[in-house]
Amino acid sequence: MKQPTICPKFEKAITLLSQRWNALVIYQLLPGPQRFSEIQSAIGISGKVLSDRLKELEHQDLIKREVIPETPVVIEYSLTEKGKSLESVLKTIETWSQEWMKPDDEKSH
Amino acid sequence: MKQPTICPKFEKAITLLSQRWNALVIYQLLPGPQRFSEIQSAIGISGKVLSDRLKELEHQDLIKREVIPETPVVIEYSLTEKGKSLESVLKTIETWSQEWMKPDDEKSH
DNA sequence: GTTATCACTTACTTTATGTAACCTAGTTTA
DNA sequence: TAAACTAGGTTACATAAAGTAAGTGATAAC
Repeated sequence: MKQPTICPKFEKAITLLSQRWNALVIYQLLPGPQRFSEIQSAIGISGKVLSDRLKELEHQDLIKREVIPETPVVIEYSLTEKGKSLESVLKTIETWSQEWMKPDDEKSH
Repeated sequence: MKQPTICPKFEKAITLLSQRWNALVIYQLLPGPQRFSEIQSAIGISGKVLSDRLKELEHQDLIKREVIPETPVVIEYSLTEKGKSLESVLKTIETWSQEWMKPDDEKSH
């Protein structure tokens, strides 16, 4: 029902980046490792969905989860090489947004 | 409930690109104008959601809708300058995907 | 021993997306 | 002339994804 016009790798990348929160989570981790609650409050995602996303992104080898056996135990999320490599994409989006987006002060359309 | 750590323009761009189908619709229009049913069958989106997306993207001045008074009437969607400027973003994603994604032959995780 | 925090999970609600049938206008087919 | 077809949608209904809020288990502070 859908001819394979689009490159599967590209489509997979688009699916990844089009999934809500994924790009923001990666973006948030660019400066360095962060903990669950830091990510959560920084981007305003619900705990439930963040939990899902972190698992999925870990599964896709974009981030890694590290349990640091301090006392109390600390859990840190950080980008893998693959995750870090998305910086180029995010920077391009950032550049584009500076050029073309107006901040929506006008909440009422 | 969310400190304004993230640039609003960037966040708006991310919201745009994170909305399902938006990137693919723009991508599909990069080579030139297309009609409703062409876009629909090319990317496998439902008519309902495509209708929504086209309106929204038009409202955001990324695409334009043109009624061509042939017989029968033809409706063409094409990118505006702002829409075309997203090519840089999409190309970066494409490049990234070629380097880092493996096509998911392994549908069973 | 009550209260608090972190990193979640679970149950439930709301929103987004998908499916399929229908609509309007023009067009061809019989 | 009527039935059927096409393009570009819209509407009603079903399912999937996301949000909300409360709960859990481990540890620690008061």
